[in-house]
Amino acid sequence: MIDIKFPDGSVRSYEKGITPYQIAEQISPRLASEVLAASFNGKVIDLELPLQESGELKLHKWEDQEAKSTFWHSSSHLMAEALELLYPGIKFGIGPSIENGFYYDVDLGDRTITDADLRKIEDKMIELARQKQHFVRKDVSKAEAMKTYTEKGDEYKCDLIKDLQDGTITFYTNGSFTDLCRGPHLRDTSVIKAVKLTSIAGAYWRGDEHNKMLTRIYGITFPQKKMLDEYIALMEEAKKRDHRKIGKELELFTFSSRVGAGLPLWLPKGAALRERLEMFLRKVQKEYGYLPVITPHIGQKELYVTSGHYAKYGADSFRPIKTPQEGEEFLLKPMNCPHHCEIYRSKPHSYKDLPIRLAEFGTVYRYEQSGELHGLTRVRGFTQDDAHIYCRPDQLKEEFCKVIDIVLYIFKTLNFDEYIAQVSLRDKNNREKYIGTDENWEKAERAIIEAAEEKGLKTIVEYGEAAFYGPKLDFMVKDAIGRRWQLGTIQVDYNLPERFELEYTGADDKKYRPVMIHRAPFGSMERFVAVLIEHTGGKFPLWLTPEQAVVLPISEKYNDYAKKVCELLNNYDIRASVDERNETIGKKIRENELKRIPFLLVVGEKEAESGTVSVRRQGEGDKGSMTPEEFAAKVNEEVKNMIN
RNA sequence: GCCGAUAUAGCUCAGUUGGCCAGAGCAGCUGAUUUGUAAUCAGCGGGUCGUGGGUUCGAAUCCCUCUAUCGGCUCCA
Repeated sequence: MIDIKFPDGSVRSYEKGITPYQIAEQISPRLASEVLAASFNGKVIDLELPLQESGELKLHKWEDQEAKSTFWHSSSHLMAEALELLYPGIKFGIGPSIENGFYYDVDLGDRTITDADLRKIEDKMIELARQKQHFVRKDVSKAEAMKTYTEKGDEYKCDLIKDLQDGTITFYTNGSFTDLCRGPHLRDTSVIKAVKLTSIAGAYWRGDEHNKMLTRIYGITFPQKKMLDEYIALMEEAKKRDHRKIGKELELFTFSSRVGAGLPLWLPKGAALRERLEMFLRKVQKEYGYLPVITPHIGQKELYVTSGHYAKYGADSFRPIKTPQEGEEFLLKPMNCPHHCEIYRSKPHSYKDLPIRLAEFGTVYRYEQSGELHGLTRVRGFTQDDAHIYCRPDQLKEEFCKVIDIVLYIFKTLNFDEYIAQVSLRDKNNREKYIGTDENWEKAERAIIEAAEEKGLKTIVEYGEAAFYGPKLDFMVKDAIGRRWQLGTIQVDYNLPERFELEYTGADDKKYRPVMIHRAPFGSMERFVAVLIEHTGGKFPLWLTPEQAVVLPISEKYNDYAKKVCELLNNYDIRASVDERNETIGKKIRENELKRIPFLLVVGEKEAESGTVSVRRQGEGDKGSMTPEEFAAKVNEEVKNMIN
């Protein structure tokens, strides 16, 4: 007998060799019909794996992530089976579950598939799922596994097997399809009731661009048709929040192919929003002792050779700018740090002067790969809310913590509560990607980890994500459809101070090298605004929105009164305008509601006589009438409460 | 950069298998109306069908080039 402990703390005894599914059946037939996966001692296992020892068991229903990932992983095998039947002879890469669904990478040989084919594959998957195919696990030796796939002619699977440990290799078979797979899987395919293949894409084998590109088919499945419909509806809702769509609708920014790809044009309303964000951060930075500086948009090539950026990125950048002077070359500024280092060098520094915090909304240009451009989130010309802090080693942690405070303050003010703090360290197996000594790297990495700990940040650690000159603490936020973008970033750098031979004089009159912190709490104005748009759906906070109120005269007869009200509001620092068009009040309300104007002030005969406005709040309808002064006070009070 | 797809009026989209001067709604302009909380009515103007080439008696429609965009991959100082 073995003792099985359940999540509620209860313990029951079972025959040795009982499966999680049998346990579920004994608890209740309903549970057995709903259970999709099981965890034993924290590890997800097959429902039909006989349990040989006592331990903790958790049975997973759809609601659990473990169930979903098992469900989707099995779905990828089901898709692979359908693909193999429809396109005999294709070769398979990998087919994992992902955050929302699954994919499988396949080599179709000379064939191609298009979106039109997806329907056919979906139908085949449903047909196969209904056959209630059991997932059968089989242990195989490495030699046997290699033989199977060599005979099949699938070099990708052979490539995978090569790196596996003999004795740990398993095959799973469902229907006619057998796959090299660690598992676990569903009991059978019958629970897969709804299938949607979402897109086709190319993906390099093993994520390496030197390898062959395989065809990746993405899909998602559900145990109920209703869930798929809900998911599709949710995705459509999310797409309405796409910053590219809202940016166009609200006239915030645009692009022109004549100006060039990835070079955003900020329209008046977008510029107003961005400027307000800048003012907000400038104020915070002033309080934190930052000194605004301004540097040019180009710099001599030599500057970037010194910093090391030229060696690292020169080949993939905008070409140097030549001058009539033979041999003279300038580069469009791809980052601000070298310029700021030269500012530091412009005069000698005492240990008493540090830290020095140089801040600049610095516009930089990077030749991003054409396929990487994406709305405002990935562009070729953008403005970083950059600053470089030069400090003594003993000040490093405190300075780093203060930057974290700024980032968290900004996120809190703008209600970004779902962020991930990522500690981005170097990949120690790939040292040629980085400059500087191990000793300095270790110091820098330790500083970040300790500072994050001190501030109580919940972090995830990613190796290989560091900048070439130093490790980073990155703040990642999701967009409307779940893609992660890096916003705020804080980096510790011992290397550039060496390359630029930065110094300060210590109390002992000896020369020392400062440590440098690179930081950008927004990341870039472009990307931050993009994510802000998606988070708010264009309904920006009252303090930030380009237009806070529009006065709507009922008819042209009241335009003069409306203008008087507007002027009064402007005098109270409220961003208001009058919709003077000769349109019905219904139309003016509709259009200004769609423009996400927070307050609409309807004025007609009643209001003109009593000296009031009828207030309507975006999305909430009529709020009754008050004097313009009362309204102004209310708005200003609300704004004040938002940014403190 | 790579794989796949898309590009028709300012915006959102129709335009069957190549065949008369390329359509609609919204926006714009003109006029009527003077409006009470999410679209008043009428008339008018507006398109090198992304670009350049090709096939054809004939191309928005078929083929190629380039540009831009979309979904991924790779990259992200």
